[in-house]
Amino acid sequence: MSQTLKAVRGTRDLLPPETDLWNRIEATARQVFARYNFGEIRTPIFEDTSLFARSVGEETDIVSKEMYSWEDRARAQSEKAQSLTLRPENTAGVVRAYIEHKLGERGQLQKLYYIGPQFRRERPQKGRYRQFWQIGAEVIGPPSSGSESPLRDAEVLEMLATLLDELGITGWTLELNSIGSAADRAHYNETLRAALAPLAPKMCTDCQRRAVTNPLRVLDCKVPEDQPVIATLPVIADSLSEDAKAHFAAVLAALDAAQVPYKLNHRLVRGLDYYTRTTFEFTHGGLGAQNALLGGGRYDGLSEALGGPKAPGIGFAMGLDRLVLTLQAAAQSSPLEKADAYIAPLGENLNAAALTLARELRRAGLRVELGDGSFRLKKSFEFAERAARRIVILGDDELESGNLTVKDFASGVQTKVPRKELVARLRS
RNA sequence: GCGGCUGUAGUUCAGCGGCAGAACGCCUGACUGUGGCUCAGGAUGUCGUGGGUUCGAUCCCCACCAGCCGCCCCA
Repeated sequence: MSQTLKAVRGTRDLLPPETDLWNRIEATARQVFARYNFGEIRTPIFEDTSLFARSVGEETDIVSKEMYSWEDRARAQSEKAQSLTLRPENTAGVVRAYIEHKLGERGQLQKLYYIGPQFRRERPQKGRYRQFWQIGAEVIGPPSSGSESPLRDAEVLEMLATLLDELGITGWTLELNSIGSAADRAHYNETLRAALAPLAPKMCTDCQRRAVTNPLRVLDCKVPEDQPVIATLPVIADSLSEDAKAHFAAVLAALDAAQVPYKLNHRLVRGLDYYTRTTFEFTHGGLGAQNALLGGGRYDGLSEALGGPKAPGIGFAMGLDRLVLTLQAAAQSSPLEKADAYIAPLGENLNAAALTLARELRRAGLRVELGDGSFRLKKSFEFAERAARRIVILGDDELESGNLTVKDFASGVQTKVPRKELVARLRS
């Protein structure tokens, strides 16, 4: 056992039939995104390390301790090795591409979606892996394209509600908040810190630490004893500028009009530094501690932080692994999809003829499993029954007469079918 | 990164300081051109890895690895 290789910790193989579910989810997402006029973007799986440091934030957990980084080989002796990193999220890469390809110069709002693996070196747990998949989308553009409009926020949220519904995920909750502009947030941070100073000693040890290092995190505390204290803390809504307040109010009004249900959560603060104004999460019970199905928000200053033009945007990332978990819990295991036919050659001398027959049927669009002439008929039946809806027997008699023996497993009915009629029969 | 629980057949799990077990699944045959049901037979394996204690360890102890749950954080 010590010699055999295994998938490294936090990574895993996805096998059929589970991959059918993954494909179904991805296909549904692509369909929905297309209706909202999004196009697909594929960015590299690794980027310059500084991209993530500058966007996600040097002090965040992701950047400070969860990235897979390495020094690339120097290209020339005079050059320093470049630090590269497997992407821990995809928004930074999309915005980098937006800047690099001057997508803002196209005038139109850029609406881009992506589906792909991301990498974070966290402790694996249910719904949390070191290589995990995200489906995400970004709406970004110069202010003149309308990228700052609250309508964009509402449209994205409405799209997500639609997508979850179409995926068949029920019982989700949309939690919403506005954390204001970068200046609003800095201001609130100080307000919180001041308010916490006298209270923190009475709180849990985690909160005592957070009160100093990251006051916003205190709001996330789940210790029951701390809740009364937290309830007395100033709310971020009161620290918002008039601008941010009006923007948020407009988002809510649009959601109300579109009848997208949401829950305001003044305590929803997100961990990535680039978020501004609208932040949101769709949560779902039954995911254990990892109850966030997806999260996102606005990032009005991200492009500029990366040296690009002013390009406000809003986006989200959904955890594909978590969607799969949720759907599997709800639907039990879906029955394996069976092939249309299993071809059973009777004798190895009929293998070649069987391959030819299979080729014909497959070219006609049928899903066909091909047996082997060395199997005894009984064994062929056993295999066929598991793999397909019908068995097509190809023996010397059948080859000679041109009439194939077809047995339907559901009905148990067995008939002779002329080769010319076989495709039509198997389609029914 | 921290804490708790777990690791035995393909799978789900019993078990015990002294020859490794069940169920399901798998394979073979009864049935040399007919599956499901039945019956008869068969194979499951370095008991996660490495070390220690012991006459003897799958069992007790330690370390490591992996999984699950929680914390942190996040999708």
